[in-house]
Amino acid sequence: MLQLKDLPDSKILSKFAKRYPDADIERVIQFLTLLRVGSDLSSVLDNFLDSYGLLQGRWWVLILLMREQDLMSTPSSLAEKAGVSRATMTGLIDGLVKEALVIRVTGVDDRRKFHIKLTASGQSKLDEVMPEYYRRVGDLMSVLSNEQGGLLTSMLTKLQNNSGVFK
Amino acid sequence: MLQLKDLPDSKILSKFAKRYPDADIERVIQFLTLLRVGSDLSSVLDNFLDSYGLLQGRWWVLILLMREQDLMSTPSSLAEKAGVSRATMTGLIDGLVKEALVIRVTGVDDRRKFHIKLTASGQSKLDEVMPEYYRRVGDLMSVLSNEQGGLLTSMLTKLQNNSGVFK
DNA sequence: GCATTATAGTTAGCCGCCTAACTAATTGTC
DNA sequence: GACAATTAGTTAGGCGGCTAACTATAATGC
Repeated sequence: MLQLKDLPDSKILSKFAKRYPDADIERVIQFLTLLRVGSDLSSVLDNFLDSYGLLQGRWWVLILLMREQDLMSTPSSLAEKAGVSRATMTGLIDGLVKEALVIRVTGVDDRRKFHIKLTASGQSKLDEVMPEYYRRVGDLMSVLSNEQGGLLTSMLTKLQNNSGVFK
Repeated sequence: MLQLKDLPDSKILSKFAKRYPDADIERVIQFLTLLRVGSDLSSVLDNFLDSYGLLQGRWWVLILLMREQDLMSTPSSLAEKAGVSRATMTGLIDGLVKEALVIRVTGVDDRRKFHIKLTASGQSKLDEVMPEYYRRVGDLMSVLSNEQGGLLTSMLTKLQNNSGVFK
């Protein structure tokens, strides 16, 4: 995604302000900062996962499987929970199967379905990645107090609930 | 990007907490919420721009050009300011040229360079999009008070400055 | 002043995501 | 019980990013 590296200076802002007088510059900066930081942190996470041979999509599938009692789920359900299309999930699972981190088990009850199951290797991979992931998330977020962190989440949730104004 | 639709419930969390006792769940939820809201708002912005026949990348190029005194810049400079590769910028400019929103002007001083210039159509397109964009950003952010908005930005900036811990 | 190095831009090919169209299996309806 | 509608998963093709390799021009250094 676009990195939005370059927020405008005051001279540029006044040019825009003249042409578009209704703009509330403070709000725009807040909005762009949110997009930029979200995007930057996402790519930082990608880099981290890449050093374990994973990417966000595949990693998230492993986590979703670990959440299940029997370590199994179906492609459709995984797609919905991960927020990607079924077609994309097919690709993610293909990759994970190739690396033997999950297996496809043909369904007995409904032969349209597969069950995707986390393998021992898949669990090992998570056991390798997750402690380090949690440690780093902890480090990252430690610049905010617990109270600030809670406030951040509540503000973000408010914004998300209000995102309909853009549609 | 991954939508992370599904944050875990307490039963699942306790399973993860047992296996990965060092995890600070609150912080993880804050982190994931930030990624998710950033990603959601970005796709909401994409949808908005799409209704004007634009996408984030191309729209951002137009804005960067409008910032310039003479409405001109070079592909390299645009790429750097937009935070994309030069190769990507070539594609963005190709698209904008095709729609006559910008033109390529061959450089006289340095014949390796092009100058990319915003056309009258390009300016019109911005004049069409930007007021509505500003209005909606204002609406979106209005759920936060001015004070909260400032706090949000300062927290996000802190996190961004601390993102090195993940590398 | 010629060879080396650096810079600007494009092209080629990869990746992850998407939608639309397709196959196979199940469910529902008369 | 046959046929229509629905559902699960895959495949095909498109799009916007990326890196690496390439061409053309400019700058540097002996």
